[in-house]
Amino acid sequence: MPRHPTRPDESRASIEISEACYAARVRLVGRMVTRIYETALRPLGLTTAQMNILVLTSRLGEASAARICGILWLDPSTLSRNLERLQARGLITQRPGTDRRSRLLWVTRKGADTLAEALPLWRGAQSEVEKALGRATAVSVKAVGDRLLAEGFSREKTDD
Amino acid sequence: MPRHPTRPDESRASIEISEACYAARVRLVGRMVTRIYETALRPLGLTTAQMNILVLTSRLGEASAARICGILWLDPSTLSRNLERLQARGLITQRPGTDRRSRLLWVTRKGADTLAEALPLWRGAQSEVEKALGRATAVSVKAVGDRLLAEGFSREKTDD
DNA sequence: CCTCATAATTTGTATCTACAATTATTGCCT
DNA sequence: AGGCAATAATTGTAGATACAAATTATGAGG
Repeated sequence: MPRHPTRPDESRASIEISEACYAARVRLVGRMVTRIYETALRPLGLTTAQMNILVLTSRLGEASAARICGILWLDPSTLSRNLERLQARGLITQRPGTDRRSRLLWVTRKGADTLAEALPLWRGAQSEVEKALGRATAVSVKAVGDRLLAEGFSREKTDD
Repeated sequence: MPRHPTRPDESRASIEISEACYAARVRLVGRMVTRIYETALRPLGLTTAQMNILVLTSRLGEASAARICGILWLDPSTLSRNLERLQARGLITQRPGTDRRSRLLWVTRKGADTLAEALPLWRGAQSEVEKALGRATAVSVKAVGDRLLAEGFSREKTDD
């Protein structure tokens, strides 16, 4: 039975959740920030997710999908679909690893060129984020991510 | 022409981006946090996005889609699809507004009950986030979201 | 009153994301 | 060697997200 509308919330749950929910806030910031990078990178036809995968692969030189997933806390199926697109565009290639279950991924020349083209656009997005969030806030958000990223890297060796 | 693999990154771009990118970090934290809430809420068949919309609607008592979008910085088309699901489950209903272009949305009794059931699960997720990020970090992330949320609310009156 | 810019939503399309289940390999253990 | 759990990746499915374009209803001017 529907309640009468226009009644500002009789339940405790919505008050407590709306005032404290980390998920709502993290996701809100994520949407806002992502939008800035998507807009900046659109001229290259590169998405934020794709850029991040390309960047990490470039830094690793060569890496298995599993390793990238571990560092970025990405589900393997998600990475799989993103790699499809990056490989279709010729930005990333693979070669069979010694273990025939896995492939080793690396960035092509075209991929490296695309990253170079992306750099100035990415810098613009970084500035916009600092303007939108305030520099201090942006830096503190970055610090949180740094910690998780470091955890992702360390998971490679120290298998807790 | 593909480069020889195993070469640890000759380009400046991937170094600069990987060490400073806000987007990579914000999205990483978002994935991690979202996963915690999705897992916690799964028994209710409620997603994180749905919960947040339900909560806000409940707090507003009654609201147009446009108003919700403004506060949450959500694209109208995104909200439209999420409302489809919430309405299909009978958690939210609508009635025509005075302006026949728009509808006023409100939470049904069933929706309020679902929120009440979600509360303890949500509390568990909150704790998990504090454990995963560290309480101080979680609070600082929350502060960032609070600011954007406040901006969303204030946009309602002061149309800058 | 008609026209047209505007506002509120929805639809079409594409990407990102993850869970569950499947496929292909590996490597251990008897 | 043979069987079988574990590992790497893909596929099926579904929700979240946004941009562009279409739809519907208002409202302001001529």
